[in-house]
Amino acid sequence: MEIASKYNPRAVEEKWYEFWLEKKLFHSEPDRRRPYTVVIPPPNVTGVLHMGHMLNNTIQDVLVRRARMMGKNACWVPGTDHASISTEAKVVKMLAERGINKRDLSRDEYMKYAWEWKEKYGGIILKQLRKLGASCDWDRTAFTMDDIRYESVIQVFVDLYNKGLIYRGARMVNWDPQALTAVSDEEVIYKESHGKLFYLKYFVENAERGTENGELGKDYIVVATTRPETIMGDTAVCVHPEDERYQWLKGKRVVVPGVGRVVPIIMDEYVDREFGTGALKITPAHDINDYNLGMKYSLDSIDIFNDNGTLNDNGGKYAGMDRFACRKAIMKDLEEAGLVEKIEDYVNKVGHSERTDAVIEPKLSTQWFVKMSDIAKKALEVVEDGKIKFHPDKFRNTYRHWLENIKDWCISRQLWWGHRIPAWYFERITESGERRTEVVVALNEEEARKLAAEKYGYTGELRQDEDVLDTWFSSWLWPISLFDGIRNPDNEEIKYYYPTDDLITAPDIIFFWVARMIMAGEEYRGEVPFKNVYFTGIVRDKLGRKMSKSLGNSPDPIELIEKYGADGVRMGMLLTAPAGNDLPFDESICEQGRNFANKIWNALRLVKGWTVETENGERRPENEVAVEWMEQRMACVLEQIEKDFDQYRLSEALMNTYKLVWDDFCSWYLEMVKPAYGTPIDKETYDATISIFERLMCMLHPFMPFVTEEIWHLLQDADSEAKAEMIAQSSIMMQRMPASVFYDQRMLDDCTTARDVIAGVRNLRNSRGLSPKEALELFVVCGDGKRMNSRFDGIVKKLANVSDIKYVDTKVEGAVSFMIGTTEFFVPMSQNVDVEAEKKKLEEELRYAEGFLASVMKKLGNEKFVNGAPEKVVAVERQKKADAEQKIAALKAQIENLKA
RNA sequence: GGGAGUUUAGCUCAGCUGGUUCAGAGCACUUGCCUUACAAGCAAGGGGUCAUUGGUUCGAAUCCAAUAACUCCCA
Repeated sequence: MEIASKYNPRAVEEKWYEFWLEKKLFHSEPDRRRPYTVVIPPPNVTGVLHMGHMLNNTIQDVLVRRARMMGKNACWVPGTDHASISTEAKVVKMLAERGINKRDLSRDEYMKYAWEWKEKYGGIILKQLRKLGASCDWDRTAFTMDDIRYESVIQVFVDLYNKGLIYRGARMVNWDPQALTAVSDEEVIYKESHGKLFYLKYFVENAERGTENGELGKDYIVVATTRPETIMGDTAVCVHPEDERYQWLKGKRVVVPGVGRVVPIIMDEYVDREFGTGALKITPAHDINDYNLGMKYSLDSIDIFNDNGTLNDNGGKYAGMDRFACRKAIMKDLEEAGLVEKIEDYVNKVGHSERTDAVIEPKLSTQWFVKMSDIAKKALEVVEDGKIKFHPDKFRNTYRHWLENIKDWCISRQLWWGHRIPAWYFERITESGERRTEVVVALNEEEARKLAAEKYGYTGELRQDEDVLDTWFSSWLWPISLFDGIRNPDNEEIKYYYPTDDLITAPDIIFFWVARMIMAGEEYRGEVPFKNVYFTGIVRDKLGRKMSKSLGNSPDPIELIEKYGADGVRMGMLLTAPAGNDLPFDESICEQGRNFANKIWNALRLVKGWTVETENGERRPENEVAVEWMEQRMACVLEQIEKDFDQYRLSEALMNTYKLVWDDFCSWYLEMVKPAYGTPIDKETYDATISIFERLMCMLHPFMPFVTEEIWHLLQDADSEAKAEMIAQSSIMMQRMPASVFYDQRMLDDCTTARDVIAGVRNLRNSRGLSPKEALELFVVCGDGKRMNSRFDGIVKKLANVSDIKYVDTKVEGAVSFMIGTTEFFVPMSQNVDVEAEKKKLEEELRYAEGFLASVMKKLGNEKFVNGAPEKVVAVERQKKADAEQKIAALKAQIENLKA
């Protein structure tokens, strides 16, 4: 059998992914098995795969593949969300390339283009996930705006409205002047920015300028602001009621500089006396705090901005100017007018839109909100009482803090791409003769018409709300709507797959998405949407910076896969990614994964290169021991791995599997059973080896799906055409995951000792420059009736190239020695021993042992310890003392021996 | 400004309710090897005052307090 010495992932990965798809191995239908359900955090339909997705989806795939092999009916549902703001940007760009302006299009025309864009370019990311090996049930691929999901969203909106949980109101919202829409509080990112603090003079009404030396406190007040352009909207100046400096202003009015409007001085404890001059200008239309003060003191609210961030007619001579250009222009004018006291450098946090990065403009507008207080309470409970577990647990704190301080959720967006709000308006004259705008909320226009007629006796034209819903208002239903559980709450699928099992997501969407899904789950299923939430870390570059397109510090995942193989990249990601820890990603860690795949590949080459005895050959005793030990070892590590998975410690599980395969199987087991060159291996040992190898591949498969599938197939011995065909049709995915069984710890310990002895002999050779080819003799001195278990003698001889092992009672002259525990080992040397070097080594060891003994004696000499500590602990110290004493005696004797 | 978290080997991290080889793992490093599976490898080896200070205790990486540095979330 000719097998290349290097594993080549490329061809292998493509072949098997096709095979899995063709055999529909990822597909799930409800049946009698236990379900295991994961829903993908729907990536943005405009998105391309980045390292965060790689990490996230690798983890999902590991869990799903494992569950599948454990006999569960695993279902991983993929899909994308419609990402209203991002898609809007893409579509507008596409239109621009065709010379079309969005403004010239009707809503319907625009939507046609948007769908065209989505069909053509959207969802690339799902194709990319296949390269990673993601075992999603692609037949179930969903989109937040497909029919089922669209209708579910509308139905939920109507339902919540009818329950009084959705309302429409005028509020200060975060306005994105670039996307021309409101965004929610969670979509605003505060960034530190270097700006200026402008000190402006507000003269007291009718004051004579310049008199009294223009001294502060006499005829004007200085107000500090970071946003001088908003003075056009000033309707008051506020100071602290107890501020000594401003008592004289009580009841006075001041003139807004450059504007000429006269506004009152108000006094409120809200003002921070330390900030600026302690006097605050109040612009109720453009600042949330000012807005609240405006409400409190019934101030006018003057909106000075257009939706796109330019000044409107209230901006006077600055009308039409952009807000930032206006800032400069106003300051120039004010300075010329002598109304500026000073300008200081100032660092503050400025809100930016998460989507467009535009500076957010607080804006008073009418929007739709979801009332959060009740819904939040339930969502908090299920996490607090452990119905939903967070991994790592620390995110519960973050979650609690947010829910306890929650504000209502602004869900309307002034866009076209999305779920159009099912609210219809009309005008009518009330009985008292008043003209009013009424709103009805219904599933569709027909229902709305009925409702308008029933409620108001209105039968005329209706006008649907122009806005769409926040994208998260559709993704919060994701675990339910994927199984059509909103429209058909009793259907078989939702009953079978819901609640889902594990949710894997990044911590930055804990509020956006995780919390809201929990709310929706409670509201619409009366049940949690998932049992566990695994928060991944954030992928950073070597320097600890977040990976981002603008920094260009993110490797292209697809290129990585081409370079290292999907298995290699998966392993690289997982190795450095304990739950919730950020992972500083360095491409080179993928090498470790690639090397590992190659290592397994070569183990296969070795095993398949053996000739197997056809006759019932004699089974070598050391092979029997080796097989038994490897079985015990696997059972032991399996137990550990199962624990790791229970605690969602995936990187630990992988590392344990890695060490089992590389160290225990390749470095130890295979070396133990490997026949001498040119000689065959007995059939029994060969079969056992294949069986072990197969099971190791099963254990590794969730982490490295491709190479394990390839090897699993190559391991099968097809002795007939029928069997070959059967194997060809089969997959490692259909195998059962090995489970831990009882194991003999003593045997494992004995082997560890044997391994230490082998390492001892090898070290001895190494440090003295002896060839591994030269066979040595080994003498074991067992004091106090202690004996090394001789079961492993054959293995020690083979792996340490020892010709004979003799158990003796006394020291061996002219030999070098080493100790394992309290057992002494002697190896006679053919050449002369360097007495001085040996002595030095022994003396060093002796010093260490004596130091160790001293520390033990100190403990035992302490009466409080002997009396206070548990008996077991004291006994251990006594044993340590005895062992140390024995070791010291042995070392001393050896040193004496050398001198002689 | 409020809250949460982190600090253990050159790097990335384990270390559960204080007590056995409790100072660990992987990578990196050093030395020797192209030994008929693998140099993407084999064998052996070196490496840490567990951030600092103080406290509790017979005993502290582990518990408590303060300090410092860093990270994240919220306003």
